[in-house]
Amino acid sequence: MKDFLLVYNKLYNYYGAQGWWPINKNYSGKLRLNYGEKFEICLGAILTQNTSWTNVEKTLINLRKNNILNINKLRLIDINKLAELIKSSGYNNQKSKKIKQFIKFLDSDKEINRENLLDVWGIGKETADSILLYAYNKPYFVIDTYTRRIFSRLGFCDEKIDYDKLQDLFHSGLDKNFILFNEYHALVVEHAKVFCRKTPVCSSCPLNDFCEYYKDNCERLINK
DNA sequence: CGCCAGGGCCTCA
DNA sequence: TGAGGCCATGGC
Repeated sequence: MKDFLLVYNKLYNYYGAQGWWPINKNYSGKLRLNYGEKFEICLGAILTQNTSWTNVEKTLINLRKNNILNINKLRLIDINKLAELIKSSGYNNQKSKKIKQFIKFLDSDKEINRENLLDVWGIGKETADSILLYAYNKPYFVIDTYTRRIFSRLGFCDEKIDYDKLQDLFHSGLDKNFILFNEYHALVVEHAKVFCRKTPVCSSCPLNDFCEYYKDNCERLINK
């Protein structure tokens, strides 16, 4: 039986609390967010699609500097001008359209749930779950390439496992607690950056004592 | 210089 | 329903 809580505890003991969502140190980790803060998290979730957070930060700073980091300004701005302002996040012509589509969704007053979010052009499963978890405190575990990489190496799943299937493993292996999911995903991202990189740094990894990848590829070499 | 970064959509079997 | 192509910038 795979113990998702054990992995969480090991990561938490090693890295400590991460204080996500990491937009702004003044309110990262806050549980009660105002409308503007929630909107900013949604924006970040779209902008960080296949993109490093450092690039997204540049964009958010640029938007704030131009005093348009709010829904009212972004609703009115020309889409091509928006694309220019978010250039540092990459895929800017797609993402400007995604932001416009997302604002149109918010303006429609439909319920903000997973099904409706997935109907919005540009919002897939990870972005939807990030929005639900980090902006709306809903217990959806966020699956990303880091999650697949770490947990397939640990031996919990196949590397190419379907999004919903891996999410189901987390949902059935943990209490459905949004604070836990929030912290856990943040720890996964940190761990993937520090040790479980594409080319992993296994020797001093805090999880290597029960990692299948480590057992198969490292232990023999070290103990020879 | 090449690689990679907290995806998602479209197309084509 | 799954693989492959496409989108784009910046750090290292």
